[in-house]
Amino acid sequence: MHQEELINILKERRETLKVTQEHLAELSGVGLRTLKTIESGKGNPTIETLNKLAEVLGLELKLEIRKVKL
Amino acid sequence: MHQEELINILKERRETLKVTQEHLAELSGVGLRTLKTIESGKGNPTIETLNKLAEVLGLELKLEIRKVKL
DNA sequence: CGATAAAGTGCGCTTTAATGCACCATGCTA
DNA sequence: TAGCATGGTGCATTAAAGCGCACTTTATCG
Repeated sequence: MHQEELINILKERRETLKVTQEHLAELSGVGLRTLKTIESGKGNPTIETLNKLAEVLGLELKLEIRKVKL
Repeated sequence: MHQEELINILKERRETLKVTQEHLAELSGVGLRTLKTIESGKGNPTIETLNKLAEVLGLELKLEIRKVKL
């Protein structure tokens, strides 16, 4: 998944859970400014930051062997 | 997956494919110094960097809904 | 329309990821 | 053991991530 795709999943998941950026920032320990930047597609977050956000949202970052397209 | 786990998968995958750090750095466009730092567990890479490496290694970065443990 | 909530942006600061270069450490093999 | 390949580290630089604060924009709803 490319960055944009990952960010979209993150954003959609947050919206599904009806959590505001502000609340997610608090829960995850990521700065609000940082979260805003990421969600607006202007960032290149580190693994650590992405993981903090993912954890709160019940998401999991995985690294798997790419499946071959049929 | 936590950072350490992700890094391990990356490293093991590289070794399985019998690619040197130097070669992977060239193929992925990531600096050799950067790759060394990451693999030795001292880094906190950005998504972009991780993606570059994953792509060359036939790996894929995913963000999925966490499955509940039974 | 006016108020309110949520998201996006400009400015500025601090920390650190990314990088190259040179060198050290380790392990293998002729 | 000398040489070579591979991986790890110290040092320094540059660009960018992370962050707070304040303000703007957008969306919603009485």
